[in-house]
Amino acid sequence: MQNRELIELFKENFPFWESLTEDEKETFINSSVHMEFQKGTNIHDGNECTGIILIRKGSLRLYILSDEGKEITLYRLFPGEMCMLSASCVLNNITFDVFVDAEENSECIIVGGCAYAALSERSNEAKIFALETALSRFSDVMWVMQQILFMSMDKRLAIFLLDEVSKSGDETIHLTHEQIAKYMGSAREVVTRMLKYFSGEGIVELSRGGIKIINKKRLRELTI
Amino acid sequence: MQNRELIELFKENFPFWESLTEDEKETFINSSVHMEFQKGTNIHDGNECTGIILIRKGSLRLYILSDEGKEITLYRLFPGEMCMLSASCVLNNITFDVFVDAEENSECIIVGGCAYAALSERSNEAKIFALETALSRFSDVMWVMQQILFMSMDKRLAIFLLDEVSKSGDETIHLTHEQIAKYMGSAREVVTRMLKYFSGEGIVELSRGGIKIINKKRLRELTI
DNA sequence: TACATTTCTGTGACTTTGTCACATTTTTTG
DNA sequence: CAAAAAATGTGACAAAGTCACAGAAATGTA
Repeated sequence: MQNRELIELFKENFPFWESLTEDEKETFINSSVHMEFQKGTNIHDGNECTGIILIRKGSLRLYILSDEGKEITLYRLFPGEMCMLSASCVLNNITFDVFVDAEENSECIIVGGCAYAALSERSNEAKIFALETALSRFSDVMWVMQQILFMSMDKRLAIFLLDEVSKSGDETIHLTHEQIAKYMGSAREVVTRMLKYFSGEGIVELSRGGIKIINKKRLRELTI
Repeated sequence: MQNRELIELFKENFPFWESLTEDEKETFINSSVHMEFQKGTNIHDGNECTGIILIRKGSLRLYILSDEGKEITLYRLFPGEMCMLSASCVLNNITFDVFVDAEENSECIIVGGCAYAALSERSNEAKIFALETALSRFSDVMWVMQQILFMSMDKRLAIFLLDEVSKSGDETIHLTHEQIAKYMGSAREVVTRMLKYFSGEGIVELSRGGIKIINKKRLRELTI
C-alpha cells in the first residue's frame, strides 16, 4: 500500500489527523503496518498490545474467552471500522482481555499501540478519540449482554437471523450452526434445535451451511 | 453543606479543578446540589440525565433492568466514589439505560449533567476525565459479565461472600437472600438453595438476614 | 473412482439454573 | 396480641447448556 493511500485512510479515520505536526504524522505512519490474515487466524489474544486495527477487507470477530474455552462474541468488525480494545497500552482503564479472530480472509492496517499511546500523551484530541472509540463499544457490549441475560433463545435467534439478512442483503445465511452459536454466546446443539423448530414452523429452510429465511414476518413477530 | 467544603470535595475528585477559571468554578458549584436519599429509593432511572453523583455517605447500586423486571447489578458505589453513567448527556456514546438505587440511607452531591457537558465542550481535561471515569467502569462490568456467563453458582456465591467479608471486615454478612440474588444477577431461590448446601457442608451458618462464615478456607477453595 | 477423513448436523439423556406456586417462620406494626 | 409484612424453605417444572455419540455431506487422496 502506498503512503499516499495510507494518509488518505488516516485522514478519514482519525479526526485529529490534521492537528498533528509533520513529524508526528511521519511517526504515526512508520508505526503502522499493513497485514493480511487468513480466515480463522487469531490476531489478538489479550496478552500483548497488538495496536489499533483498521479493517480494510474481510471481517473480524472480537470475543471474550473463559478458562474452559467458552467464547462470547462481543461484536464484529467490518471494513471501515476500527478496533481500539486491542490496543491495551493506549487504554489503561481496560483491564479485561479480549480476543480478535479473522472471520474471513482479511486485510488490516495496524497502528502500533505504543506509538499511539505516546501521541495521546501529547495530543488531547488523540486521547479523546481513543477514549470515545473505546467507550462507544461499551454500549454495543451492553446490548449483547442484555440479549444473553434477558432474552429467550427463540427471540435472540430471530434477531440474529434478521440482522444477518439485513447486513448481507441475502435471504440465505451462509453460516454453520457452530458459528451462529459462537456469535450468540450459546451452544451449537441449542442453535440446531431451535433452527429445527423454526424449520418445522416453516420459518426457515435448512441446508448444510445455509439457512434460507422463508417467512420474515413470522421471524419479526418473534423479536417482539 | 458549606461552599468551602464543596470546593474541597471538588478539588479532590476532579483532577482538572485547578485549571478552571473562577467563573467556571462558580457555575460548577451552582449547578451542584446536596441530596439525601432514603434506603431503597430510586435515584436515576435511565430516562433523564440525573448528573454526576458523588457519594458521601451510604451506598448506591447501579443496575440494568429487563422488560420483565429482572435486575443485574453492575456495581455498587461507596463514599468517595462517583457515578458517571447517570450523566447521560455528558456521554453521548453511552446508549444503554442504567438504574441507580440507594442501598442505604445515603448522602450525595449531584453535579448537573448539562453544566458538566457544557464545561467539557471547553475543557479537554474535563472531557477526558468524564470519558476515563466512564471507561474504567467498563472493566468492572466485564468482570461481572464473565462471572455470570462463565462461572457456576457455587463459585460465584463463594466469591461474593468472601468479597463481602473483606469489604466489611465482619464475619457475618447482613444481607437477605433476595439482596444477594440481586447483586449476583440470580434468583432468590437459587441463593437460598446454595446457601443451604453451604450450611450443610459446615461452611456457613444461617440466620434470618445474616450469614456467618465459619469455614473461610473451604469457601476459598470453591473460588478456584 | 473409491475410500478415508473431516466437517456439519441431529438427537437422547442429563445437569444446572431459573421460574412458579405455595408453605412456614420470623419480625414488625397497629 | 393479632395482623401484616418480610424472609426463608421446598417441590415441581421449564429453559438452556453439556455430553456422548450417530449419521450425513463435503473434501481430500491414493
